Amino acid sequence: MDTKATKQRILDEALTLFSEKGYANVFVGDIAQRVGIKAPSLYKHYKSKQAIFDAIIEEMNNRFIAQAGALNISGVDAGADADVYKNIDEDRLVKMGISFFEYYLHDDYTRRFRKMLTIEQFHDKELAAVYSKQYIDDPLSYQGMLLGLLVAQGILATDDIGTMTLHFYAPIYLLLTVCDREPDRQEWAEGTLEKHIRQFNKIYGRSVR
Amino acid sequence: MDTKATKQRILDEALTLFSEKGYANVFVGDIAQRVGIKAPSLYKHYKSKQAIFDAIIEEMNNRFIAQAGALNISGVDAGADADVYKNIDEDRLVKMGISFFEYYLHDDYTRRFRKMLTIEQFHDKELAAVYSKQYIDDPLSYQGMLLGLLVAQGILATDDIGTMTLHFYAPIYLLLTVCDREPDRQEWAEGTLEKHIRQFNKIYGRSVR
DNA sequence: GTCTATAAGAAGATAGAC
DNA sequence: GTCTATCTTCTTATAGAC
Repeated sequence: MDTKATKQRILDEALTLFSEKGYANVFVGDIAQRVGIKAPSLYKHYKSKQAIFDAIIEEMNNRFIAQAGALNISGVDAGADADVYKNIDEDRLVKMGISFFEYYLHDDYTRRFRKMLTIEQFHDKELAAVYSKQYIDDPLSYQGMLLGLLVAQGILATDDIGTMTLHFYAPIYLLLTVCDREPDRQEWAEGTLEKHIRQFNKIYGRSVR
Repeated sequence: MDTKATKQRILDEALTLFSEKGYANVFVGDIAQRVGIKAPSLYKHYKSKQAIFDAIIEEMNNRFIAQAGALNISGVDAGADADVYKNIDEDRLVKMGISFFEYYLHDDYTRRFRKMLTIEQFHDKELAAVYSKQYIDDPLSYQGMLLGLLVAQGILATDDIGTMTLHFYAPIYLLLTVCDREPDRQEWAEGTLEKHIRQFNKIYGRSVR
């Protein structure tokens, strides 16, 4: 097995363990065992347990940047994306909400990273900031941009896009945290989600003030 | 210092530490130091570190039960509370949402316990269930009952009280988690909360289907 | 790069004096 | 009930052979 693959597998297995038990409850030996090597060998790839954690954070940061690029949130040039959403209608909005939820729920790397951050968010301010950016502020900002386009097209109506976006995203966020904690409730969450989005459409599909 | 007071102080200091660092990162010596005794003395009060954690969970359970009693969710007899909310109006609903938020945010014991559970929620199914019950299902159930009364009085209108309640509570929940993580954003959260509830009133104060 | 052996230090918990 | 001293075990990390 070549170096690069082992180095990546260490990150992968460490993330799995960190996301289930938290950093302090995972021992270097546990990670090594899952990779199929002994603990001391692991130190040829990373100089410490903390370095493994830091590498995970850095890798996720790179993925976030790549993802943002793919979603075209590259700049302040939100208007440039207008064409993409020109033909959106209510059914598409429902699909958008559901697919956003499903992606966040089922993408394994994303899910494990989110659970790890949930456990470690109070450890220091930097991790707290990463959590809020990824799971609160960026989703609100991005979805606010999309919903804003629907308002501009007269599909939705409101005089406060920020609050409307909160009404759209907060239930999604709540249901996501439930599924992370209790996977058995996924079916319940999906049903609840769909009812939420349909009611959201009903509400904001009419003129509000 | 008498036994009872010391025993209680151990729980209190342990909860503070667990809520900041998580169970695994808190050492018995840390707890003892804050109580003002040495680690071995602590074992006269609790037989292990785990026993301290369990005692915290049990104490909070008792508080929850007492609180539920105070809030009159004792039985299925929701209608009996109708009189209390007979004169509720929109302004009172706003106040209710804000005061609910402020209570959950500022009550020190509640806040520390919630943060501890946030860190430990993935440790086992029992803790996951406690979290979901306390911060998801019970609030939705209780607030659903209250909002249902407002619907019955014609103050609010909807054909899906469950989803309406989710629209009311999910933003409160999201803002609460932000404040737990980043206390500096409390002012932002309070402003966002008020805008949320006022818009909620505007939306559901009209007939929705 | 992987191994075995081992150092170095924590951390939970107990023994027994006061 | 509190202390000091100590035990035991676990965990990170290094040394050095292959």
